Amino acid sequence: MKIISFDLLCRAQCSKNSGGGSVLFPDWAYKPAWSPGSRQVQLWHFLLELLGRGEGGAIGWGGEWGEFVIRDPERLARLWGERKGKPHMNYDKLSRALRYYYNKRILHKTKGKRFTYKFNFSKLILVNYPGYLPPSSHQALYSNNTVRLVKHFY
DNA sequence: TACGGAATGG
DNA sequence: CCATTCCGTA
Repeated sequence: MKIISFDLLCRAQCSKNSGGGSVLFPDWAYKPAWSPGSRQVQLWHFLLELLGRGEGGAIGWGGEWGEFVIRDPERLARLWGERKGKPHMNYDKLSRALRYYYNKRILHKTKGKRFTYKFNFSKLILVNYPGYLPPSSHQALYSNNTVRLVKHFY
């Protein structure tokens, strides 16, 4: 394992913390810059949005980097349902969507910890940028860097 | 609670 | 493609 540091754009909304440790995540992790506002919000975008603004009750960051705990599964499902216009959304269905993320390597389950999942931030780069993205390209895409983010890669 | 197949839809 | 819905299984 090596440690790489990136200079990345990160707005105020995504620099909030929840509870103990401060957790930063970059905009590229949930906002593909090349598709402005057209396509529908994805579940993991939504989760990062709630986590980023420290929504509090329904979902919060866990102990490890990228780990999060769903504190109120049915409330989270209700919020997600409201966003998508699906009034009958529940945790059973939301969690099925989360499980589809396992194969895509966007998420994985933290086994043994109830309602606890973990973002594969190192893999989200590949999701947002099909093909390889060298670290220097970050600087090209996000010129006005404000945050230094130290991330662990395998 | 958690998993993943199958059918379906936008 | 990305869920949504439903459900059998562990």
